[in-house]
Amino acid sequence: MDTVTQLAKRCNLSRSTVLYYESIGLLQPANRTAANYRLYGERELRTLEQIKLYRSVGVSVEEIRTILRAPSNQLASVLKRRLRELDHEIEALQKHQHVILKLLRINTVLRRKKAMTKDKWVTIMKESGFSEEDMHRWHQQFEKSAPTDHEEFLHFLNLPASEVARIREWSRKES
Amino acid sequence: MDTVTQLAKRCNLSRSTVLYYESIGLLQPANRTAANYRLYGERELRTLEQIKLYRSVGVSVEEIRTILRAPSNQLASVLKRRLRELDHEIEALQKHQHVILKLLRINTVLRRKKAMTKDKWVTIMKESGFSEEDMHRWHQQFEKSAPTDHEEFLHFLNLPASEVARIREWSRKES
DNA sequence: CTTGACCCGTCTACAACTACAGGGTTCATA
DNA sequence: TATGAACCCTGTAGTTGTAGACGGGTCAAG
Repeated sequence: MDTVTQLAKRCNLSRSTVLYYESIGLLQPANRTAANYRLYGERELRTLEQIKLYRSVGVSVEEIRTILRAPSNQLASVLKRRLRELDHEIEALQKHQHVILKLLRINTVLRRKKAMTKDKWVTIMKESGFSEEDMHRWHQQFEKSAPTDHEEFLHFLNLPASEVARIREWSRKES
Repeated sequence: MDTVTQLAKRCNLSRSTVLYYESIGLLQPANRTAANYRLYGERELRTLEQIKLYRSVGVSVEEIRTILRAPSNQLASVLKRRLRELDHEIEALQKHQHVILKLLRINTVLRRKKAMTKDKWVTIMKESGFSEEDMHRWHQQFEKSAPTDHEEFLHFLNLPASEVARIREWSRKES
């Protein structure tokens, strides 16, 4: 049983947001402690995840309410699964975008120095929560959809030609 | 030279939003007619597209203003191109999501009738601006990442087994 | 029995839109 | 030349989702 802040953290939302959802009747706590603390269980967590999903695809809170009420059938559950899957794919791409944004930001701030190094860039990726595997996928995608830009980017990191070649080779491998 | 509503439509934004961007100093009209109507050219359209891009990756309007001012170098332009590319990919996936949402909606509304037919579904896809080619990609992706769900979905459309097989075959083809 | 880390409800503030309201302009059609 | 639809203008008020502050209660550890 989570308290409100714990639940919020687990879903990457703020306490305020969870309370807001409650105030408009989207998510009630499962029960309360003697001291009136909100308590949430698995069911509530799943509901909140659903709300998050629908929000991310631009469904209004009002509409989410009706969706949550409606019992779902087989077709609906297949579609929902697919919706969630697409959401994950989108999230992955957005992570790539975040890295690029960070690169752009430090680039525009530190633009007098030509110093964009592999180290800095790896640090950024790590900061953005990229694992070794994520990085591989990052390069794979980049190499696949824009090989020349990928090459150019690697050169900007001031890598020796041999390493550029090595990385591109690695990027063309299947994961 | 577009008027404000024309420009907004071209970028899939509301007139209000464009005016809002002007009010906070993000996008000035190129000039005005004698009757004081706003006029926008190619340059403004490109700027608005950029604003849209940055907004879509969650950059605040405040920050966009500084980004738009800053002159960009080579590395930046490679990164921006990549950013835009990822944005297009995300948009494509979101289009898939929109279709699923529509399907979910009409499904929850008309759930007593078992009547989800191929016709209805094709209509929805067309309405969502899917071309023949988009549909192919939709199936491709669905088939690739969740073949059994894809099959199940096709069955829900009450298609004969032969047509299900045909579509799945078609989905496995390279585009 | 205090201290620090939690929780409570309530309230205000904010960004980024969004939707009128009240009035002027353009232009095809009668 | 007038009438109606479809534009445009400025300005203001409302909406949604999120964040934070306030004053106070709760609780486990030392």
